[in-house]
Amino acid sequence: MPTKPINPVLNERAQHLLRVLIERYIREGEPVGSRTLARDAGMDLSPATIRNVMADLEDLGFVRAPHTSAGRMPTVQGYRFFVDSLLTVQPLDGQDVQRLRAELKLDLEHKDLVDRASKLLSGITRMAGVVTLPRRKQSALRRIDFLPLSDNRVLVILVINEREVQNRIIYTDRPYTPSELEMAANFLNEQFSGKDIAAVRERIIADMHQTREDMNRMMQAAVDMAGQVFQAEDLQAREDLVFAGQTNLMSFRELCEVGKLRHLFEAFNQKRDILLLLDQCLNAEGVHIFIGEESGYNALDECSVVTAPYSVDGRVVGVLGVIGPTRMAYDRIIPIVDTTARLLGAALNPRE
Amino acid sequence: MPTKPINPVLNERAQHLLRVLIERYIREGEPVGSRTLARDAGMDLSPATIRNVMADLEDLGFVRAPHTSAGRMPTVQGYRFFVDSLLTVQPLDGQDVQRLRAELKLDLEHKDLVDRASKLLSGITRMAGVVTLPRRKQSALRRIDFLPLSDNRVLVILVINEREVQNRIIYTDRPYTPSELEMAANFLNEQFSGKDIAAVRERIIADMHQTREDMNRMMQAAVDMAGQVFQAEDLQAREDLVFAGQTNLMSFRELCEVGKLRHLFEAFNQKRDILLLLDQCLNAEGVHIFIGEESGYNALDECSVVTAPYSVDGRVVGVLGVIGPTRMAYDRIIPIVDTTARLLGAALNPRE
DNA sequence: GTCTGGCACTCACCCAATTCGAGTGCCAGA
DNA sequence: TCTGGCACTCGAATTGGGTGAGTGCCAGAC
Repeated sequence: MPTKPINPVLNERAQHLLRVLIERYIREGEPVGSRTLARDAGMDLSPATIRNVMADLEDLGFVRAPHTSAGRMPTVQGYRFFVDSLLTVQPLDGQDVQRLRAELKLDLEHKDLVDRASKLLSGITRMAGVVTLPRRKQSALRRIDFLPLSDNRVLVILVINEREVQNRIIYTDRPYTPSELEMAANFLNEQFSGKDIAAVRERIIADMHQTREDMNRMMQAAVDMAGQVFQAEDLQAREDLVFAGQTNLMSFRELCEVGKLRHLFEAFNQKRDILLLLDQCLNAEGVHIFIGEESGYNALDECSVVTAPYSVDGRVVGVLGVIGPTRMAYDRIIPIVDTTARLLGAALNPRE
Repeated sequence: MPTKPINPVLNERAQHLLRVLIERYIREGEPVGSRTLARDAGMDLSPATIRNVMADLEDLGFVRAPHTSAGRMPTVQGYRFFVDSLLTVQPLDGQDVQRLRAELKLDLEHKDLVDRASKLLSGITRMAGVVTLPRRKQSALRRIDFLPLSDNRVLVILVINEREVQNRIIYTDRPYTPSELEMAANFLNEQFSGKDIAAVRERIIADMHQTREDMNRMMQAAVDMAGQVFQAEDLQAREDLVFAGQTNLMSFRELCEVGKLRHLFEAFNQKRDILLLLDQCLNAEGVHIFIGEESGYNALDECSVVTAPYSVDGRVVGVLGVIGPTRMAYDRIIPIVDTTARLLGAALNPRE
């Protein structure tokens, strides 16, 4: 192992200076000048020397000066390099770990856990937290029930997997008696209980189009009703996000312009873009970070998103993350996101 | 009917001027000076005269000048008087009515209708819309079902009224077989189906404390399980709000200071205060308006809230409204809120 | 070649002075 | 009771000087 892998264009000294600069900028939020940096860096260099290095870093696109006579601040590429090569993450604060453990202990409702995780992320980081709902590993139909309402309407209750109950109302062409409905339900339960939803759906649709000689009237009715139920797309794992602490973002000076805020909050409301972004991290190993425009969504131009997938039973089922200004304390945020993902996964772990 | 009721302290002319002033201020958003008002009022009065009247209106607290040499703008009391006595509401725009009718037609899911109503309110008014979920008139237990899970856990499915399905998981002291659970469910259904939830709850709790000589084991188990289910408070009509278009509020110059916005959005997130506010209108007849500080919540100091209760079957079940800056076009907003409330009520009307 | 001190220059920011204009209050007279 | 006139007020915009932080560049030292 002769030489350690260093970005060829950046020597040790430049890297160190970049690192000190970014750390200071993240702390103070103001462009860092050569004199300050000379003092901070602890390298016994004069400001003039620092200026030369800065000029190089600027040429390489790692820092920029907001105007002629201001200090330098990191660019997106600067942050990127910092995060990839220079960062040493802080160990997670003990109190925070305790808090996470305490609130993310095994609990019953998935939705509730996700809510909490999201609130914890935002609470601990003082930024916005976001968590995707866990997708089901597989959706086995556990049971189907029919309940007659008035006016040829029937309430259908589906139990999927262990915990999830869905219900919908369908219209029938004639009124059915409770016992007819019970028979239909029994028929369907016998046929499909334990099967995967997608498979059930296919079967049902096939059955509906098939010749029906071999079915009696009850079976036909059952299949028709099931057809109505399973046509709806939202039976498929409908994806969704839970946010928390969006308002925290209003405190950051770099975001507090109304126009930007508006964009950002509209993105939160629509959810779609954020969801797509998080989905990109489903297959990533561990923490993934989008800095500024890297996300590809204008609304997030001034923001960074730190994400981590979470898994149940070794299978990734969702992603969580933190959204904050580009200038965030990555060294503190990363382990928070990482740990939260781990603990959420553990809490969701099925003991069923 | 000799004299029409006029606020004694304000003569016809002053009223007219106040009205013109407020109308203009609402349109333009800037303090109105005497010269402008003289031109606008169409009364052939000189600015000097107007000034005298303005001085009176200021003494009475209806208008105020932000500084010595600025025009006048309405105070909360000014708006109040305007809304109560001077306002002539606009007929609702035809397109808007159509849109409301089209989207609020009879539909199945309450939640869905409420979502739509909220989006419509915000979409048409370009402000924030809010709708409380309809409370159930009464909560009749329609059916209860038990489904065994692993580890002594049982999934309980409750059907309440016609459309609503709730589910929760309870822990039992020993595993039950499906048939045991079925018997327990049958027992409970026989006893309680059709009864009001609150009544059921009372009965169950009474049964649990009572001597159990006359119950067999199955009945005891059933009552115990039901006890667990009905203890949860959220079986009671849990109240909730649906917002839409909050981000619209970011466009208004009077709200676009970050601190205020933050307060406002935090209030939206907590929901509680807004809910309490809307609840005050449950018993009000028709449209009710809170102007500025009248709401009693700091977060809403710069906002007005226009609300209307909506009813199903002649019974008020919820409230909806629009939240916007104090300086809003009340004449346009009021009929929108009013009509939306009526149409939402109609759409929710049970045909069951 | 690398580092450093020196120097001229730039630019944001602050402060004070100035002007401008819209609007007011008050008063005397119709 | 209304009006025109007049002095006055105040915010907003403009200008200009001063300050300080910081830069780029260059020539000389190591």
